[in-house]
Amino acid sequence: MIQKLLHEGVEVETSIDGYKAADFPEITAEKQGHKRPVHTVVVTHFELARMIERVNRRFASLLRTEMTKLGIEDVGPAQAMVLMAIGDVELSVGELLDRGHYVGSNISYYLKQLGDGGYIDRVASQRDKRSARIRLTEKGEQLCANLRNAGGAYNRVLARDADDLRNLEIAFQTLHRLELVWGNAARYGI
Amino acid sequence: MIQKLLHEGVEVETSIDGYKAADFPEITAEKQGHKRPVHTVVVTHFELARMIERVNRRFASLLRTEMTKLGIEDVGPAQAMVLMAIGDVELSVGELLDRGHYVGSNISYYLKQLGDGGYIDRVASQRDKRSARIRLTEKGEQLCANLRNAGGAYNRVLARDADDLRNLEIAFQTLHRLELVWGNAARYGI
DNA sequence: AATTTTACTTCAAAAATTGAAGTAAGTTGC
DNA sequence: GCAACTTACTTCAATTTTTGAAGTAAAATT
Repeated sequence: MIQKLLHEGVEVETSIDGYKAADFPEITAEKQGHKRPVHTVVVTHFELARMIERVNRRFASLLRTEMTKLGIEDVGPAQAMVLMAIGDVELSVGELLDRGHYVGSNISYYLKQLGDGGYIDRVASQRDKRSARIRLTEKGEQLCANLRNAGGAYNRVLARDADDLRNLEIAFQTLHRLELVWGNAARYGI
Repeated sequence: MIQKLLHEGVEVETSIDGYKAADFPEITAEKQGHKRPVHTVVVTHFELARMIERVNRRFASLLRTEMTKLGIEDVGPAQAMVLMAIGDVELSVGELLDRGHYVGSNISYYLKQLGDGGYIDRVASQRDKRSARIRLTEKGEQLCANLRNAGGAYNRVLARDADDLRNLEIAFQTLHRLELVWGNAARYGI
């Protein structure tokens, strides 16, 4: 019965991309117990990717206007994201690369601007003088704090109740899974 | 009890961004019944945004390599996403703008390249000669089909069982919610 | 018929991203 | 202990992507 529903879900209208039932073979083959109502829509990885692209665009422009409101002119939203990625810890460029899946030269470029703007400090580690240790300056922390503060309004709207929270967390974990799958695929092939 | 847990969740270690309990006031105030285990982590909208940025980056590079494999040299991943956004329907530029939250001049630029590459056809609508109707050519459809085909492997990995599917769907819907909230905020203020 | 609005396009500039090459510090093998 | 290799970045020169202002032509409005 559940398999039936799932299988029929494959033909449903909400999908834009189109996909084959054969792409989800385990679903029709497996038996499982469920506690929750069943979806009639199957989401493909392309639909998700397009959604992610859109949402990312939206957030970037939101961040841009938020920063304009704050009077930040010397760095853009991408640099602000780097700042948020650094957070309140001290780390090396390499660790930062991992945190955001950036490309090295890209981060170097951002860090230069952030350094010039006085948002970060860089100290060469004395253990390994190749490795630059990065941390936010007062100014950098202030910007992060302001952005987080502005973000509070969104958290209140997005996380109204425990259900919302659960969904946000599932979304987060699912995106993390995408991150791993897509990342591994890029490195080792699927 | 649940409120306790949620409230304590606010202080939990997984969070990178840091945030205040006051940003989630309804949670501590409301009583609700639950069928599922409770999370100990609260996801902020910034953490999600950073995750989305990372995942987006990963997907773009995946798409790039996939296209290289297919021998596509004349257009990039961004253009391919536009192609996927068009899908198998005929639509106007305006409709396409809505589909991807693009900026007009941006889409114009992409459509020009896609047109030059022979991936799309554009016909002026005879109802309204300002409005260009866009649709994929044979070549465009072929590229989409190839990409979807390559994507099948990811769908199989990502959607192994009904639980996966449900999570993918929740992620999709949650992202859609983010899209709306962030989009409205950008237009009307929060 | 004049004005305004819509639906795009064009262009120039800026921002973001990539990739190849470089540098300096560590590490390893002999 | 020193040559060769690796690591941890940076620099630079493209390329790609995105923006924003200005333009055009068709439709709608007044």
